[in-house]
Amino acid sequence: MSQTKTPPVVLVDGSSYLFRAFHALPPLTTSKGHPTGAIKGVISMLRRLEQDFPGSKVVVVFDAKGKTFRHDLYEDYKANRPPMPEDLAIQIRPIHEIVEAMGLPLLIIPDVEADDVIGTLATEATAKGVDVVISTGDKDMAQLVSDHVTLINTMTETRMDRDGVVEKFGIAPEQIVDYLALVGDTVDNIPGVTKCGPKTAVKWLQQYGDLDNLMTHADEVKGKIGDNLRDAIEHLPLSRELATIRTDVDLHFGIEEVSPEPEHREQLLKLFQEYEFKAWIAEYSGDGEAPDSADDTQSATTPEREYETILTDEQLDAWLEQLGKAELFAFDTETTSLRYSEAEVVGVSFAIEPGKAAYLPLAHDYMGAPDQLDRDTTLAKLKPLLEDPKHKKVGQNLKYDKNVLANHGISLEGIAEDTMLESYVLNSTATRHDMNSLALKYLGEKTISFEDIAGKGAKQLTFNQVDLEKAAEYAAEDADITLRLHQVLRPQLRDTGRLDAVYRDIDLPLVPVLSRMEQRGALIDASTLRQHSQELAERMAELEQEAHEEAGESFNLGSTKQLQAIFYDKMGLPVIKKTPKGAPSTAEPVLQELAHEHRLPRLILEHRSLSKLKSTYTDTLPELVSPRTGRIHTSYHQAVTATGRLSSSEPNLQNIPVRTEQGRRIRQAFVAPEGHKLVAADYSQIELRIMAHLSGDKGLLGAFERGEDIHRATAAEVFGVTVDDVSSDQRRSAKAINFGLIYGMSAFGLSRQLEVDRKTAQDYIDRYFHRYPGVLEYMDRIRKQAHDDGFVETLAGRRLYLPEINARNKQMQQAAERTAINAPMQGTAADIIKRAMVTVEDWLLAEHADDARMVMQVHDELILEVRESALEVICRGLEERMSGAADLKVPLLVEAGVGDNWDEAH
DNA sequence: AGGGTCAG
DNA sequence: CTGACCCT
Repeated sequence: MSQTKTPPVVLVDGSSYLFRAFHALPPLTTSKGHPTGAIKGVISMLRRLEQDFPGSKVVVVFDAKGKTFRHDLYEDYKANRPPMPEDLAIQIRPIHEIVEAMGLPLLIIPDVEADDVIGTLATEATAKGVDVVISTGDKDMAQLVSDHVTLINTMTETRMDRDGVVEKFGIAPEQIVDYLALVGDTVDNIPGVTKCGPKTAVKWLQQYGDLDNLMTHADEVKGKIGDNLRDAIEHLPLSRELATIRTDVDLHFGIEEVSPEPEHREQLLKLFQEYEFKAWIAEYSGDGEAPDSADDTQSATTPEREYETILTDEQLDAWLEQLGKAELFAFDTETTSLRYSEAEVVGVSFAIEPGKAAYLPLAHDYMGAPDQLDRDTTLAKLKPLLEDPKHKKVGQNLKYDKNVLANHGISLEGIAEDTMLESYVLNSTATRHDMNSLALKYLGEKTISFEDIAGKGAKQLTFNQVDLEKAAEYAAEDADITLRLHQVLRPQLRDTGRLDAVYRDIDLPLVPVLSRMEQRGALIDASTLRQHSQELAERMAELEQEAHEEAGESFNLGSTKQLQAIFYDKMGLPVIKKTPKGAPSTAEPVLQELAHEHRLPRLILEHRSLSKLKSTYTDTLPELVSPRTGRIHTSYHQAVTATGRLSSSEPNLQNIPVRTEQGRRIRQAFVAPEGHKLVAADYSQIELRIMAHLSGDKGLLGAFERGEDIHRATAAEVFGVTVDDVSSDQRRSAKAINFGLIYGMSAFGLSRQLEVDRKTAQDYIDRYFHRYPGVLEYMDRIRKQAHDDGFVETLAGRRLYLPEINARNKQMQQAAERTAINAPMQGTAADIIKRAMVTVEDWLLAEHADDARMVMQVHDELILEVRESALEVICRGLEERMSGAADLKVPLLVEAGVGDNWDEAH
């Protein structure tokens, strides 16, 4: 190492490492599939440099996009470079972000290649008596080496000073440019001397000293290679110029003005989490307020774990006392089943500070299980704490815990924080929001999985059969991790736009509302459904027999593979569409088309639709009736969709058929109990109204204010007729246009929907935007915002990140653009109905606990069971509260219907 | 555009 | 896991 007083300046050739890291390292990706190998390679290289050169200024230089002066000198410069792989291109921006968060100066100078920036800064620094280390993977840089400039290849851990250059190349640094000109470079498309490789070039330079002298004595070189040299003489000066790294670029700043900043720890942590660099997450997480001067890196790592298993009354009392005093504690239940409606508590766990947690086992009942505290008496002892809203709890999906505790007569209150919702609001699509994923992403920790302790497959144990010691470790960890997750997520939520308000005012208050809806369940008429199943089975048998006769052979009507064989191989029907894998499609629209000419597709279609109804609804719904309550209890998922909507499963109550008569018979099986009616209240055209509000388009606002039939009004504008003259066909087209707008439609999509050609569809769209220019402006604005910010927002500030919006792949980019258009509208509608649900529930509980209860939500619709005597007042109050859930520039119209069953209520 | 479920 | 089909 050279002996100098001041530490050297380190100039990093970022671009050269980018390519090397990308090709040398395994193709690492995040759990979401974002490639990260190059990011990790480049960043770990920088971190190593920072360590290896303590006190040094580390400057990171990247090539800018676009042409440089070398392209002006020689138009074919770099013409042979293949385009940058997509997987590499999308790693560049993250690297820049991380470098900036590390506080390192990042230089990307337009029109100047990184080499020339480095050459210029190196020359300036050495002139001022400061030594320079250039970190690069590119051997061309050897030309810059001098007594005060050395190269280091951080990936191979090799350093090269003047002697090193001579040793490696056989020539001095000053001769490197001439050497490069002679050898040429195929990738950069720099022509050299044909057949002249490194050996010849070095031989010549050793003999003649430099390129000029060699060219004057070109006649002396013998043989074919001599001819090649003479042929090349004309272009060699150009090649030399191209190979020469500039040391005199006017950068408009000096090396002294380039200075590092302190690292932004929070930003760094966030980026490491985003790209899932576990070790670095662990290094930077800790308590979040870690001092910048972390001499001791241990201070920022995982806390010491101190887990206790509570088996005695003394232990329990000690914990209860601590929990009673805690400002906030983490809480988790372990149960016999994932289905809340039949789950019983097996144990509960708590954490009061990171690393300090306890498991209270109550019902482990395998052979030889240790004695535990009695479940019922212990739960009774916990009840006051759990039911007191002043004792604040944080949990992971506390709705589940609340439901399970309800099975034991405990009403969990004080749901102050929920890490699943924190993560969801922070970024709905970055991760799955289960605890294991969150621990990995935000804490960099791999947690014990349920399978680890309970096994998998048929031999999987239920929690009460799990060995108590293992269970205690697992359960206490859950509480501990939950608390630590909250400490990491809370500041991020506060620091990001209006996300904290979305979390605190919309999603969190909804938890108890959904919990109660789930617990109430919905009433269905199971015997009618069973009867319906019978009828469907009979009709399906008929269809099956007819289809077999038609096909001339027996086959499985449900098998697309067999259908393909019969339609396309045996009958030779035309292939209208293919599946993504290239097989001929048998999708509904295709069969619809084929049905014009043939009987078989018609039969298949009917059979399919009946079979779907039977298997999904008429057979399944009766089986899901809880023996305990006689009702069906769905699960609403609050952290699944990208846009902020809820989803529903087991059963999915949000896709009960409505379109066909057969389908509506299923809705008819959703009934009101004795003395009650079902009330179904839905927001009319909520997404279009939101579009009117967000865009502020005069025409659209006016139509809604006047209470017009919006599709009819659209048709009148687009087709240039009066509202009264709109034909039913025109209205149908206008409806499709309006839907298309909400979905961020393309002319292609609309043409397919309306079965018109692309040009006609484009014409409709043009006419629409001409008539509603505010909408066009709004869509352009949103698209631009999405590109600039990488996310879009709902009215309340809920964000949807769109990492693919700047993808190279045009298809992916366009899909992201459509989502950008759709998400603010769909998401705002979701925010509004969530708010409405909280308001309605509060009102009903306070004033009409015996008259009405909310039982279902279907995106823009709420379904209530209402006592017949209270119908009038409930309908009025419900409409009022739903309409009032948002203050838009247009009225929010709510239409409520009443009936004995769900179908009738529409 | 966003979901869940079923059969194969 | 995919294709098909149910919903807003």
